Amino acid sequence: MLGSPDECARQILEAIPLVMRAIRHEMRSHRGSDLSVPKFRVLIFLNRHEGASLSEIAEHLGLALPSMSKMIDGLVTRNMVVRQMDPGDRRRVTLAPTPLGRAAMQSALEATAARLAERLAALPASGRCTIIEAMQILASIFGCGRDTKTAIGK
Amino acid sequence: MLGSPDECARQILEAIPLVMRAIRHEMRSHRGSDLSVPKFRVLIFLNRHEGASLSEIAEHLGLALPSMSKMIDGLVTRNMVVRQMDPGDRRRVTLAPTPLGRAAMQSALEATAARLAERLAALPASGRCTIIEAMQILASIFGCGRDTKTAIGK
DNA sequence: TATTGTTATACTCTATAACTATA
DNA sequence: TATAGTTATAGAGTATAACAATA
Repeated sequence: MLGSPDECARQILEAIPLVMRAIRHEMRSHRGSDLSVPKFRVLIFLNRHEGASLSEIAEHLGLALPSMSKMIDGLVTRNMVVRQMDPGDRRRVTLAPTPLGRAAMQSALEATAARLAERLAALPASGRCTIIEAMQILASIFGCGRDTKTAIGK
Repeated sequence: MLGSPDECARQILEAIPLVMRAIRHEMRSHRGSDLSVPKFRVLIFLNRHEGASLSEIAEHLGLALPSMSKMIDGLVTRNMVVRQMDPGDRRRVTLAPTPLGRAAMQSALEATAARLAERLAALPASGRCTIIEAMQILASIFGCGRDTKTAIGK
């Protein structure tokens, strides 16, 4: 059945790992601002949501709190993020990118996007529009409404 | 400039890691044959290239030899792959999936696809068609004509 | 000497459990 | 008691360097 959820799932399993591998490869080969994909995504989020709390970032990226805390440690050590106590609720931590963090993100973003764009340029514009639309749909169902945690259960 | 290669690249960078994380989660939460994505890919490759050497697998999956060696250790320990000396060239190791390995691969494929399909069922059919179309385009430009393409999609 | 793998070592990413500090 | 984060610990995945065995 065309367009069935199962068919769609199989197509995703076929294609996504390939694209992910290409992304990691591009980012690793871009020496100069050696950001991992997850750190990169943290910086992107903080760039648009300055002052976000640890929980908010963890929620957005779908990571457990301790994992995120440790990742932030690494970014703070490298002077890419600043941690600050929220005066209104002293349990909360507010996070923001430093100028260095923003620069590293921009640099990684541009280098990686440029490499990907090179490949995408071979497509007709309609193909790229289809991809953009699909990415937005996927982000909406795999990014938000994280019931993954409860689904894992444990 | 909607639909530009650059815009498209940025959307990909935003969405693909989210989907990849969901795939990993679902594979791990499928207790019984909890295969990581890389191990899953090794089994898929061996399923179609029985008797391949370590170097050949490492080459196809884009991993360093020691990484692959260690990963094969894990699969051998779990009785999913057999290592054998090549009598013709005793430096070489030939690898093949066991029946258990093949079964685990099938099972992981089906379970993961089913979980993804559950989420995708919430979309309108038109959204799923858009995703399918996008996945096919992405596989064609990021696939390099390699293994996962035909293997996973079966 | 060149090739094929393995061992040793280290770092990143991620998770769960136990804890601290604040509300 | 409930919430926000951190520390402790563990395990997978990956890399490089050094090594062993075979050609």
